[in-house]
Parts: sequence; structure tokens; C-alpha cells
Amino acid sequence: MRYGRRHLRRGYGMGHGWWQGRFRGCGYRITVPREEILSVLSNTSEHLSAEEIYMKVHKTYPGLGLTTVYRTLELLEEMGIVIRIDAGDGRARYELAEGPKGRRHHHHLICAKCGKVIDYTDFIEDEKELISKTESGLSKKYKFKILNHEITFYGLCDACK
Amino acid sequence: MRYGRRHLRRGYGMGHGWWQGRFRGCGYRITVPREEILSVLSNTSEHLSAEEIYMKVHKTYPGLGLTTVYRTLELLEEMGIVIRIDAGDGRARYELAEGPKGRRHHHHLICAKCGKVIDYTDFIEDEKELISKTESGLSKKYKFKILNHEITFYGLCDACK
DNA sequence: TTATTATTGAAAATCATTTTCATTATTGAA
DNA sequence: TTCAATAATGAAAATGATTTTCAATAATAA
Repeated sequence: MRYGRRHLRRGYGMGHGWWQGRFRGCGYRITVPREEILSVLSNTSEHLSAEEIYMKVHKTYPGLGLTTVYRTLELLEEMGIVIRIDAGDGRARYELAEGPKGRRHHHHLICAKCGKVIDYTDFIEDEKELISKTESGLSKKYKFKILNHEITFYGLCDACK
Repeated sequence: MRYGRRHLRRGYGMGHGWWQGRFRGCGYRITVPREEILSVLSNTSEHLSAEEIYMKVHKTYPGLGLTTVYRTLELLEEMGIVIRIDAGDGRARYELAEGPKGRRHHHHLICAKCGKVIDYTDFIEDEKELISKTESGLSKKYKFKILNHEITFYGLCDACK
């Protein structure tokens, strides 16, 4: 007897992501939707929106709901596994903060017209000194506990200019 | 006979903003809503959302519609008179790019909890070299025409930490 | 295997922003 | 000043991304 089940089951073949430990540690469950979403994020260098992630996962796992994508991304962002980028076009994009291979610290180049986001890792060395100096100065002066920084250049990409 | 008019008329007392020339130059009309919105933006050091601007203007000019605020802000952003800031809390905030007195180049410190935005002008000198170097390097490498940059620190403000 | 309860998906609800459209106000020309 | 052309406006409806609600389902510990 076959059963038309909407849901995959997790099994031996499923791989044991580097992130699973962190999930367990926080008391979160490891589920198929979460595995699928993280798999998509791990296998792209693009900056995907919630809907784009939904569509990609949907191909192999049609049971997925868009709601779950949003919920998962929110969770992943809270855990620092994922970074949300606001390209200013009304929908957020997401990228892995640090993957299994350890992504390098980088910043963004955003096209003001089409919203395309490019990572760049150039000049990070030169940046370090400025950032640490600025960070300690600001933290003192404005009584901010600084957690993160972001350098973004806006402009027009090759195709749009 | 009195008439309950919903609309103020522009008159001699209304002041001649530094921005009016730019409006005329672009073929845009100078209207009361635009004057009022720019007046609010000129008289605050806060980073206001469209709705906050609407509420402030509404006190002296109840005829104003929220739609007009959005439309005006869009126009002002296009003209480079206003800068939109995405604090990541789902609504954009706006600030004057450069006022009559000429605001200094600055960057932002954003509280990840309450969304508060603080301008800082510290370390701008140190920043210059890095930025110009980065800018020319990126522009060449990625064929981007760079128009603008943004440095933002995220953290917790004194009240939230 | 079972009980507990976190997670899920669908549908409805939100909420900021945009669009539509008829009305009104600004502007340049007469 | 008056007038005609049309840009700008406000109200209401539409949009679109994201969030909430709630009953059903699946992951986990015992």
C-alpha cells in the first residue's frame, strides 16, 4: 500500500549539518523544512529573498509553506546563522553568516536600480583599523554596545548603468 | 460668509526655502504640503518615518494626506534632498541629506532593539582614505558606478542594553 | 512505543507603501 | 489680474511582504 504523504521523513541519508549542534544546544528541533532551507542557503552564493528560498525548496519538497520559510529565517537570524540584508526594494534578502567552510568577512555592493547584491572581500584588511578605532570611540561616546557593523556601497551595476 | 477651506494658501509669510530653487529648476511646483514636510524635516534632528512626519505636519495642516507624504518623500529622495534609512524594523525613516546650514557627512548607529538611530560624525576624516581607495577599487573590479556609501554600526543603545 | 509539545501549513490578518481617480491648486501666458 | 493647462493632492482601494492564528502533524525524551 502506498501512502501519499506530504511530508518527507528525516533519515540516515539526510546529512548532519554543522548547524545541527547549535539547534540542539538551543533546544530547537531539527526538521525537514529547516534542513531544506539551510541546504538552499548553503548551496548558493546569491542573496535570496524568502520567496526565492521558498520556490527553490518547493521543487524538491512541495509540502513546504511560505510561512515556515519566514519563521525559519527569523529563527536563523536570531541565532546569528543568517544575515538579513535590506536592499531597499521592500523585501529582505538572506545570506549565510558563516557556513561549514567559514565564509569570509565581507561587505556589500548594492545596485540601486535592480537590487542586485554583490559581496566583496576586498580592502577588509585596510578596514580593520578604522573599524576598531571607530567602534571603541563610538561605544564610549554614545554608550552603545556595538555588536556588528556594515559597510555598503550603493550604485549602478554594469547592466543597469 | 466663511468658508471652511481644507487648504492653506501659500503666501508672503511662507519663507523661501533653499530647496525651492531646485524644485523650480526641475519643473516641480512649490506647494503647501511640500513646504510643510520640508519644514518638519528641517526642524528636527530625529530620523522620522513617513507616518511621524504626517502626524507632525497634521497638527498645523490637517488637510494633509499620508499619501502625499509618501509621494513627497519619494520625490525628495530622488532629488537627493532626503536620505532614506532602513532601520530593519519594516518602516523607512528619513533625514535631510543637506540642509540650509549644510549638514556634515555622517553615518549611523542603530539600536537593534528599539530601532533608534544616532548620527555620528566622528572618525570621518580617518574614513576618507579607506573609502576612496575601496570605492575606486570596487568600481573597477565589479564595474559598478558607485554613487554613495553607508557605514552603519548595529548594537544596543544605553536604554536597551 | 507513547506522551509531550515544538513545528508546521493554510488562511486570515497586518501594516507599510503604492495606485487610482476625481478634485483642486500652482504656474505661465494672455 | 484672469485664465487655461496640467501637476499635485487626498480618499479609498489595491498591493505585497510579512505575521498571526489555529488545528493538525512530527520530533523528541522517556
